[in-house]
Amino acid sequence: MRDGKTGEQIVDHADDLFYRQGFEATSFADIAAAVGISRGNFYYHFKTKDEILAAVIEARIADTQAMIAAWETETEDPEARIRCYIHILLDHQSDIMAHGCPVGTLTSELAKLNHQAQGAANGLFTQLRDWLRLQFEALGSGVEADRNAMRVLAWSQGVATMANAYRDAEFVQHEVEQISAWLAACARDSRARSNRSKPLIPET
Amino acid sequence: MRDGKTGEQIVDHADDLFYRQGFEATSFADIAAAVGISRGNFYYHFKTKDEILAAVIEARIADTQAMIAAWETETEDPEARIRCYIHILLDHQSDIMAHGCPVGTLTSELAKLNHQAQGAANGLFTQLRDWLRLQFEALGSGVEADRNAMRVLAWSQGVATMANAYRDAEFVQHEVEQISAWLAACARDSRARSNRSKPLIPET
DNA sequence: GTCTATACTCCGATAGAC
DNA sequence: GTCTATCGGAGTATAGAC
Repeated sequence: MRDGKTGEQIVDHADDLFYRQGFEATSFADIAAAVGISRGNFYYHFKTKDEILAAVIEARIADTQAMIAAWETETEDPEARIRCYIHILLDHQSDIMAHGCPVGTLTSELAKLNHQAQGAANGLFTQLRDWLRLQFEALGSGVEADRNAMRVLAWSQGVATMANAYRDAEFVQHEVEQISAWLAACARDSRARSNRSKPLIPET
Repeated sequence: MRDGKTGEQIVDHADDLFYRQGFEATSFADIAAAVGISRGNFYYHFKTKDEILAAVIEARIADTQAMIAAWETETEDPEARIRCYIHILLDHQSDIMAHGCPVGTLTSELAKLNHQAQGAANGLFTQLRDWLRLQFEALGSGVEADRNAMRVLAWSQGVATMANAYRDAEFVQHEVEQISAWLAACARDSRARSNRSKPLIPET
């Protein structure tokens, strides 16, 4: 598996290359060249290419967890937290226009390869889905919370796909505004529903 | 290039395999086995793999054109026509859950491979984008027509990506209803705008 | 038009010296 | 822990018989 500096460098560069070139199109030679080691040395750290993929997915899950933790530190307002997620589209705009969403393109590729790591890669979506659902619940979306979480994921995925195809920064900017507006409307509706129900369910 | 029955069969099977397995993961041996010819025979019809890809994209563009023509025959109502596009998500639901959107996954893969056929593959998006824009213009979306067309493309792409990851038919069903509802609201807004402007711009 | 045979390259993976 | 050397297999592509 991993051990220390070289192992971490392999995962870091593999992560980057899998994102930019795709998993299958990236060879051991590519990664070895990027890290600056020989192909033989490689197998001291990882026995198979699939093991590297597993390590990359694990690393991405840890990175995502750290990103989520940072958002939670930044604000306690669920609407603002969801906006943090949406703003990835702007923060990583040039990468997304060049290579798409790292999660969406990986899960798509693994689905076509019918790869065993599909479940692990889907975990990256589930991680975000669960966290977004919690935020929508805090926002008062109730039973719609998971559906709203999926909506945000799907919308951002769609924007990433089209941004990748057309490399259109203005389109990304506009869609981010639209998602934010939809989110604000969601929050408004939730507040309205909660105000209507209060007289019927008096607090104890 | 192509010539008659065998050539067409190669394109048909390559189209199918590129969709189900991806372009790079599909070898000549795969296509030859599917068609039932030897690998050698192959090169009589196509000189390179890229030539097959070009023929596949060309065939898909023709197929899309035929699909659009069928929608136009079906109804003259722009809202109903756009709904025809949206309903691809239901008509091809099982394929999309298994392999994603044929257009989105191809353009994503070619972007990662930095393949020369990227532009041709994007033509598949542009074909739909232009037609959707025309429908939104007929619906009265005005300067928003292209943005609405992109919205529909992005939304459906996002639904396809998430449906592929989670294989969730209920999610697809629900999102199709949501897109249809948004479309109906679009049409309503356009009519309202046009009614408001009529007193100000009397017809001659 | 279709076949077999084969050249050549690259890949993932292994063995073993240092 | 890192290296060189190499194996076996698959890939694209070609040559030439039928």
